[in-house]
Amino acid sequence: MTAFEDAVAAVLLTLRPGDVMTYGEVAAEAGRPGAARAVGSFLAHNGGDVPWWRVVTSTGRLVPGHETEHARRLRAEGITVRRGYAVRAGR
DNA sequence: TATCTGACGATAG
DNA sequence: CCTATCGCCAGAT
Repeated sequence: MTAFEDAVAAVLLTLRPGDVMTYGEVAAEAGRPGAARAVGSFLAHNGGDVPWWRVVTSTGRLVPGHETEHARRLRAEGITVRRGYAVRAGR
């Protein structure tokens, strides 16, 4: 595990059921603003060890290619999903 | 060291 | 709303 990957995992583990963050936000919290793409790459290979479903794209879109599974998990935490978009509390 | 790749992001059309 | 581009980062070759 690289320091970056460890930091990303740590950030995701602080999320509570119902919370959602974008790839960019996670990258910034992990100390690497702009590394959103790297976050996605990390989750793609380590989604089994972290709550990846609490991460969406900057526009609120669900993970491309995993929309069905993603929507299922989000709804399980009370997060509203419409036409492939996660609706964050307050909007 | 050079290139390619990908669960990204912002902008323009 | 969708595609095309360009910029960005970390990892793999």
